[in-house]
Amino acid sequence: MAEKRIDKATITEVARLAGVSTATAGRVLGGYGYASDEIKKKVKASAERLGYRPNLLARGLITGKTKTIGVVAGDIQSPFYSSILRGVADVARAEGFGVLITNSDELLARELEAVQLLLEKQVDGLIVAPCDTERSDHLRKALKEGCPIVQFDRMVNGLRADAVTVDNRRASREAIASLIEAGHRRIAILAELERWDSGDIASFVARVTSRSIEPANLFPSWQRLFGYVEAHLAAGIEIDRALIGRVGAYSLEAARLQALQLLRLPGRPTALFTADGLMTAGAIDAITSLGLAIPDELSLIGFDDLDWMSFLKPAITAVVQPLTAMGETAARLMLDRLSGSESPPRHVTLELSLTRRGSVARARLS
Amino acid sequence: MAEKRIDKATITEVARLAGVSTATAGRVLGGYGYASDEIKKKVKASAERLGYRPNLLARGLITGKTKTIGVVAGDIQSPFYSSILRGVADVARAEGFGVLITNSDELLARELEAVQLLLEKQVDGLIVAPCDTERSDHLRKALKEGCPIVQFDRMVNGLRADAVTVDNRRASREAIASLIEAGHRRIAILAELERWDSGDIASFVARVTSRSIEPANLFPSWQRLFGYVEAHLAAGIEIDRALIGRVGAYSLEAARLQALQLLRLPGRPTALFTADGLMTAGAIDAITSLGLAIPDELSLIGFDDLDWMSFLKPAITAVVQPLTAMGETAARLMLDRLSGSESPPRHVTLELSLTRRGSVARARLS
DNA sequence: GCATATTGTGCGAACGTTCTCACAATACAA
DNA sequence: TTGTATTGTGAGAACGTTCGCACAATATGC
Repeated sequence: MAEKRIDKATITEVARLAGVSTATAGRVLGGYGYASDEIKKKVKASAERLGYRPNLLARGLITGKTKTIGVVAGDIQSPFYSSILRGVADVARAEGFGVLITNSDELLARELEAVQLLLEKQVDGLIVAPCDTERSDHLRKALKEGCPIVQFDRMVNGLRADAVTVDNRRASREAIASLIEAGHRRIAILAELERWDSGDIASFVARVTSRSIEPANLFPSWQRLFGYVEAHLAAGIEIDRALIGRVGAYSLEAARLQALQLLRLPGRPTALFTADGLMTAGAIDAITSLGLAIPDELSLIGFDDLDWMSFLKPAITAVVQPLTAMGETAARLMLDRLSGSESPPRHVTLELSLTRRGSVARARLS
Repeated sequence: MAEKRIDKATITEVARLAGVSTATAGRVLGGYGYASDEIKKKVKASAERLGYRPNLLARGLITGKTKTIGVVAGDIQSPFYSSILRGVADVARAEGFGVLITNSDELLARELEAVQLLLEKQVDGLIVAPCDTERSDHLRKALKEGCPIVQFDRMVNGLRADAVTVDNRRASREAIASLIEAGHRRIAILAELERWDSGDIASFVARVTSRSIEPANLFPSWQRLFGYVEAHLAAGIEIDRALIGRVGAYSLEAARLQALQLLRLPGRPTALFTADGLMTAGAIDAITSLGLAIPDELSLIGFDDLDWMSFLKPAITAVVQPLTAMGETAARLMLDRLSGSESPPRHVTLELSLTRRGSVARARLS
């Protein structure tokens, strides 16, 4: 015959039932002070009987710690963010933390709003994929208010906060190098390449060439283009700007159209490097509709490894990002901060690996 | 010259600076009572100057409302849950609610733990994909404590709580019917079909045939099998149990193996119905490795529409689930409850649509 | 003119915890 | 014995809000 308490029991009621003070009951229930075994038993029994459930709000109010981490992702619906989120959630759960999520859709205004909500909810820390690597007053302010931040995927310029990223530039350089080694000379790249304030593609290429650009605060797709350029430079291959497909938006359709344009070029590229999963999808769509054979007529390497890439025929050679590991790392960095670490900002760069499947062939002699 | 307050300002400090009582400051900042325009202006200015940020913990403690919804998903990493989550998050955000997420991995113990955490964090409501449609004391208890619940994807037997599901049975029946209409007689089904306590596939089929089973509380894959059986019944086609591929686990590899087995059957089926996205992926993998041509040698309809299905060659005919809509609906049901609705439990069933692409052909005359 | 709303303000008590003390009782060392 | 830890307990004040109330001033109804 279970009690049918419709209201929740508080520590005070448990204490009364057990015949001790609220302070004592609090100590045993919260596990933070002395209590004799006898009293412990009595309090626990009372708590059990009343169906006591601690109120973490009240605890948080007084301790100043909510054991909650706020996450600002771009779009949890995407495999990219959802995998990262999973990593964060796993580590958080193991440590008894909750995870509060928000989507920015890569819009600064949304990010602002999200950060504000999370801060008002008194999260202990913020894990953010910042959507602007320059304008970040809100993040600095959060930091100043004592709320630690861990960035992932990209890094705000000069923000003194931990970060987890991936070695985009190097992975891209190596992927391109492997295509070059396979004899390809006309290699196209299909990439998002939104938001770069300092000019057009030509000037970006020029600045990479003259080594007058710092890649750390670039958005991933730009870093991947950076590696693309470097690989060409290293091999002494001149860059044909027509082969750089700047999608300029993050949608399947835009990617498809840009891919179509690249593949219809007079001197069609013999290889294509797609700088992210969505770009790969758009490219495949275009390639299919054009009836091009992979890898005979076109070699393909994609950034991001999505499930379907391994059972497509042929399977697609891809750069795989350790997404859940990225989330786990971010969460660990955060938990480390929360347990008091005062070390200077740490930047973890995860390595990427190229999974060779069947979408790359040697270029035919021209 | 921004203030460099390292501590957070409270309503008390704002009140002091503005020269009013905390009650008055609270009223203007919280927007819940009278205040003259003059005072409003003064308080807002002070708040601005001190960088005041409301503490939602304190507010929640006193109002008993945290404006936070807890979500228990199976695995946010999967496209299924992440899309639903996105829908929930969107609606929640629009109404100023936060979303606290947890993963159950479809394990009851995990779900228990998750629900407990969320309840302790005092969420206003719980949106859950229950992993057991029978054992649900934790959910009933939550309900009794006044925490509303919205279930999605499946429904606990006899739980007086709102629910959003999808018309699995009908969509499946119609998909199968369309295959039958295309002349197929040997149609295989590849489905998860875990957890059903009441016997094996044969007895399930028998009970569907004798109409002695209530589909409402079945897990989706069983409901889809239900529709499969019904469609056969309606067309007067006898069911060959060998064509029912029970994967029994939720993994790509298990699906692939079971698909392989189905497709190697002596009298190979001429059509395959995969009961969910992962099953479809496993099937495609198997079909590819067997070198079977779709749709000429095998017609295929899959439940769930994943991005890659539209650019595979041929594109795959699929039953599309309105996932974000499901999340949005769940959130709306919840918000409705939270704004006081006392109506009896509502059950929203979303309709599914079959997107016909290129993976179905007429069966060749046998 | 008076009764009654409506608007505006402040005091102090909640909310359910943990924290800081004060104080006992016991243990152990010198 | 005395002193000093260590262990155990309770009273009461925090934490940062909102809420109930008291009260004043002004507006509205007739």
